[in-house]
Amino acid sequence: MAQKPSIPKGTRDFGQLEMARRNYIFDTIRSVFKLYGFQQIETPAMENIGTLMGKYGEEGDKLLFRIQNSGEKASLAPEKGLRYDLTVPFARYVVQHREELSFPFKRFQIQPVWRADRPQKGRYREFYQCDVDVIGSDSLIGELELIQIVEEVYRRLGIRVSLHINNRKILAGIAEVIGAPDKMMDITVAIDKLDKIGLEAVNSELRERGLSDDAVNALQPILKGQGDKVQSVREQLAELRTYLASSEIGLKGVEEMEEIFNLTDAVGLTAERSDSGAVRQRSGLTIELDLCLARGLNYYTGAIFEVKALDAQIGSITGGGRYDNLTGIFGLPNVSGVGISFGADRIYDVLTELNLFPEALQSSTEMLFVTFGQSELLYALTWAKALRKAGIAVEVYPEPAKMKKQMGYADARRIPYVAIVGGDEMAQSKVMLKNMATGEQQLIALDEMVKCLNK
RNA sequence: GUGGUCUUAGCUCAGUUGGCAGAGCAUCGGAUUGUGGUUCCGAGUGUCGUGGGUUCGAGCCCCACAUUCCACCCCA
Repeated sequence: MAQKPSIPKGTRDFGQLEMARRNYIFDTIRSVFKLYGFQQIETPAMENIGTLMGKYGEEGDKLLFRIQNSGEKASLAPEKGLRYDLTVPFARYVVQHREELSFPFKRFQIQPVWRADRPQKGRYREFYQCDVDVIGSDSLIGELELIQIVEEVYRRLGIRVSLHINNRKILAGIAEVIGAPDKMMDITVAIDKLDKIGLEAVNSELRERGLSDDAVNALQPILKGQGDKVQSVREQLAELRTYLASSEIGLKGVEEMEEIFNLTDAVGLTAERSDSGAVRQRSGLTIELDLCLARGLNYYTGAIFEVKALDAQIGSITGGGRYDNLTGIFGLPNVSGVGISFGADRIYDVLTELNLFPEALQSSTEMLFVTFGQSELLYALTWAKALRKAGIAVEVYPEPAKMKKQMGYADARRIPYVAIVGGDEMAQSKVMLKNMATGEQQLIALDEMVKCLNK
């Protein structure tokens, strides 16, 4: 009995058009990464399970795909798993290869990752991430370059975005100031939902998560300030400095943010609140200090980033941050890094929704040979060889089928030129070159054709 | 992991109270044995997601599973 073919939940096939479009995204991102001196690496799809476990919090462990060795009893704990992101394998890589690397090490990595999540739109079990990280330097130039990369990538792709930026040290400071230093995670998870569920719901969630009424009250200035977006970033930071006066770590966070904004100012990426349209027109990027931005991953310690498309509702399309000690768990302490990850699959969905893919992506073949018989076919093959040697992508229709059929193929593939080969043309050592867009055709010799198609 | 939703031709989808399985597009053939994208004529295709159940009879009702999408949770 023939079984109906299918693929696992949350995975996808990519057809010819999709791959042309996906490669457009990957190529754009890759070329920007290279422009900033990042170098590409790859790591295996699977890691030892111990490398992955405990790196992504409780929730993350549940979402890990585990690999059952063949012949292994189902009751045994699996010893390998599919990678969940590219950052942890990168940390492993850095520790393992530290003697071969010179720091700061700037690498990028474009590979699929797997999560046993429940799929929905823009959310898959297998998806690609495009990571850039610089590791082995505390300098906030790292943060700056990542912001510049974000601006450049999305400008090239034509997507208007806002970059939300926050700092884990500020969040820790806030937790300290309101007298709940051990509740930072609970606070961030709750206030992350402010936009979505509103002030009241956030406050009640904070109480459910064990915050005292005093603590919730003390938090209100932060939440209210986030609600009415009228301040400039500088005003926001000045207020935070006062609010966090008693928290050393909080003030450190404010200082970092000020430095980052000084740097973005210096390179012409002015930071403003998103409601001021002025910045957008100049750089295409709005940078917003968003105190509600939490980001799930536990390992961030400084700046955290998230990028959202302004004209599409699909959630975050890029995210990342600074991690001071990611390599510590693999035995290499005190190495600081900062990185971000572009979500290629979501960028694809945004470009589709906004109709921003370039038209010309689909056709790669420049010319098709159309023939009337076996000897014409062989004649076309010798021409094809010569044209390919000259760097021109050509195809020969593999059988002397009906004109209509062969021309229809050229049409469906959007091949711009067709060369018709019949007895008359062969007798003159020429072919009939037809421009499919205009319908014009001319009898032409090989060397002329090379010039014509190479122009 | 919790609750809900979708699945019918290659694609997008109709399908009435349970009574012979439908359209458009695409494909293929012809009008045109050397000229495509536009025209005209003709043709084909279905284990109705999978497996059970109820019924004289199920695309339609019931159960299980898979899948899609959605809300939680979390996240690219």
